[in-house]
Amino acid sequence: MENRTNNEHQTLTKATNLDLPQNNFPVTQILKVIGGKWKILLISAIAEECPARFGELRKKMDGVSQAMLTTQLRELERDGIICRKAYAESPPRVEYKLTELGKTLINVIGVMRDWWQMYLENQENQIFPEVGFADL
Amino acid sequence: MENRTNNEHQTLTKATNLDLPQNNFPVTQILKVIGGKWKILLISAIAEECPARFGELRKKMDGVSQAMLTTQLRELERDGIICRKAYAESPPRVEYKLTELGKTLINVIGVMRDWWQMYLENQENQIFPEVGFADL
DNA sequence: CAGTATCCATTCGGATACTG
DNA sequence: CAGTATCCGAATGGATACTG
Repeated sequence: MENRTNNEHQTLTKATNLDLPQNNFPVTQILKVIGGKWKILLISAIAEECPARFGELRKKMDGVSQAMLTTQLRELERDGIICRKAYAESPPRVEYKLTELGKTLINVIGVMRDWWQMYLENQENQIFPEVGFADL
Repeated sequence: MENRTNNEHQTLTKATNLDLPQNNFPVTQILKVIGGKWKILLISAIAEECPARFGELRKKMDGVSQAMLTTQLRELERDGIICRKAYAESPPRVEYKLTELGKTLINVIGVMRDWWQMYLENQENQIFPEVGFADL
């Protein structure tokens, strides 16, 4: 995610909408860091088992391709959430850890997970009963 | 997003991966509810001004097309986050409000926003200094 | 083992035109 | 005013083959 705030005058054939004001809202931005399909899963997995190896992560994700896993890990590394250390051995070994910054995400993910749990329970038990518009 | 938990035997020409286990992780699911490009923005906007009208929301989003706005609002409604009331007037008027369930999202969004703020400050001031892998 | 490179399918976001 | 219908390009996700 390069800085794209100063290229309003880019010469692309079609406006790419990258510079529209709404793209600067925090909520839009944070989803670029943690919004990848596997990223929150990866962060959680690395938090659980730290350091984590590439192969272990792949098994835990169960379904992700090598290419996707590499892409997502590289983006997390670029954004300062995880760090990567490759050992020059044979066979090669690569370990991933959360950075201090990355560790602060655990709480955020926990809040999201808790909300989802509540959401599911509400679907079953109607903690928040359905109410008409006028009652809200 | 219809209920797709019971269609493992769907007859699509190619497996759609909708039923893979990882799709049942909470973190993957919650992003389906709040992960749309405009959804968190919409929730925040409706929370600020409640009820909110379609036209007002469109102005605030500044850049979203009518079609997208409608889609996102419909999905939020379907997922129980907002409710919609259309007044049979001319010209027509439609108002949106957060449901009680939707209001519980405000805190979640706040946590995400706070984290992003911290993330930006860290990029500028290095609250969390860069450290080597061995130090983590 | 832990990747890259390449290609393909699907999904998402958006532009435009039309409507009650 | 607040939509719906249709079409399209971009972005995302994934399968497969190859590599140090």
